[in-house]
Amino acid sequence: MLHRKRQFGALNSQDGALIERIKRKRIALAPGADIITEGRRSQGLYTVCDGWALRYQRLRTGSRQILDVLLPGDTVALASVLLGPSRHAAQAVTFANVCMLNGRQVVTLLKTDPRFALGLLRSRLEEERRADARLTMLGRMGAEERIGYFMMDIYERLRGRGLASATGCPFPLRRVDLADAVGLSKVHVMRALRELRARSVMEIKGRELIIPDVAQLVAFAGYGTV
Amino acid sequence: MLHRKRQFGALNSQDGALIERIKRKRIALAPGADIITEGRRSQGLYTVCDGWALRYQRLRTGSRQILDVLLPGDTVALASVLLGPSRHAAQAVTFANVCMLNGRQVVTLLKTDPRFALGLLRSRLEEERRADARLTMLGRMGAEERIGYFMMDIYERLRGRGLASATGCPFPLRRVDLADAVGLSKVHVMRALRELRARSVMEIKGRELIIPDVAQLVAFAGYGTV
DNA sequence: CGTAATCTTGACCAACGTCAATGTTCGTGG
DNA sequence: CCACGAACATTGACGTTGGTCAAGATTACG
Repeated sequence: MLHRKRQFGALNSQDGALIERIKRKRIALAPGADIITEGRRSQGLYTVCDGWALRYQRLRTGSRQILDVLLPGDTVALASVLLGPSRHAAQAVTFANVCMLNGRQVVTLLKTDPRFALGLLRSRLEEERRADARLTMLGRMGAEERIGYFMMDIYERLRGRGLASATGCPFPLRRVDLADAVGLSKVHVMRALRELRARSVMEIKGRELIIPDVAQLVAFAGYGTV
Repeated sequence: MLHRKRQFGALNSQDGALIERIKRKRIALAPGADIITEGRRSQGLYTVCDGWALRYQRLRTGSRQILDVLLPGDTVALASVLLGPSRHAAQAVTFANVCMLNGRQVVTLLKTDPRFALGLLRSRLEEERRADARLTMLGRMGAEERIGYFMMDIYERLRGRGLASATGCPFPLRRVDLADAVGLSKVHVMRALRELRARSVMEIKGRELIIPDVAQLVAFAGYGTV
């Protein structure tokens, strides 16, 4: 599978590498279950096998900023493995299975296998690009554009992994999650969604995202052009 | 020098490594000069030696989001070297000197020297933490807090490099730059600055940032607590 | 010394947040 | 299968924050 290889590239043996020998643990999670906790060092490096998870921070005021949505194939907690106590939390949104690679062994492998290190570096740099785009979205876009952009990002990532159809994808996040991701209040998210639906740009129905015309949403949100 | 070593760690020979042999080019820049351009592949990996630079994106609407401030010791354009055409631009704010490492040679070294790759990975992960914090700041903080946080981030980074005093540091950015960094309009930045000065939390005077009481600013902006 | 860039402010307007009430969905126990 | 409660979704009314416009003051620099 091509995208599977690209997606998991960093964590797969390209040609029978040592990574196969790292100790793994498969963990099943219920919605709301923690993967990593703010302030605690992570036991290892996690990969989401299926289901959705969130990476987020909580402020003194109690409000929450969702830093990223973790989809199947995404990894989390590398920073904590290499740098110490995590600055963010991560928890499952849906029922999910994650795979844990032993932290110490990951570090050892990083020190000896440049291919592994380079793979992880590449995937971090791709994430960095997405993070830059999110920053721009929060700093410089209006409510409807933000939501449109956020949705396109998720849709495209799912599509690259064969988890989306031509006109939509699953969308298990709640309105509050969406609000905390795009930096708006829940009520204002509602207003924006209503407007987006009225203009038939996109719509959330049940736990599904519906995009009648992907090109239109891309244009609307400036996706890819940022 | 301890922090110098930590700062430049990724790009320094820890024990006589191969990096010394990479071709370097020293480049002097005037304010406003481009380091990298959006859409173009970078020639190499840049390190700021002295002076300030900005990493930013421009939107269709013409507005600009500053993604990060590059201070002496920071590197830029690794993503472009490894992944292709840059998604952001970077340009000097002050007169600056940057050092360029040949891109192809950096890639080669990455493939052969795990220590080098791991060093860069670590520094990317530290940047990731700062990026997370910036996202939270844009998504969930009010104007004055944002500015306070932004200033503390710069102040602390400069201090770690011996470039700040106990009560302040240089601050060559314009009001517009500040606005584009924290996601506000220039006028509103003015309002917030006036308020911050009135409460004697911080003040910009000339091209200097003055922080009468660092602990107070830290508390005010929730710096470190996010 | 003059011009352009930057800074600063007031007045007004739009976007977004908060509060509160009502409807809807979904899981659970009977 | 139904009843019920809890969590979630939706909307209106209203308050606050931040954006826009425009004008005058200040600074930087040739």
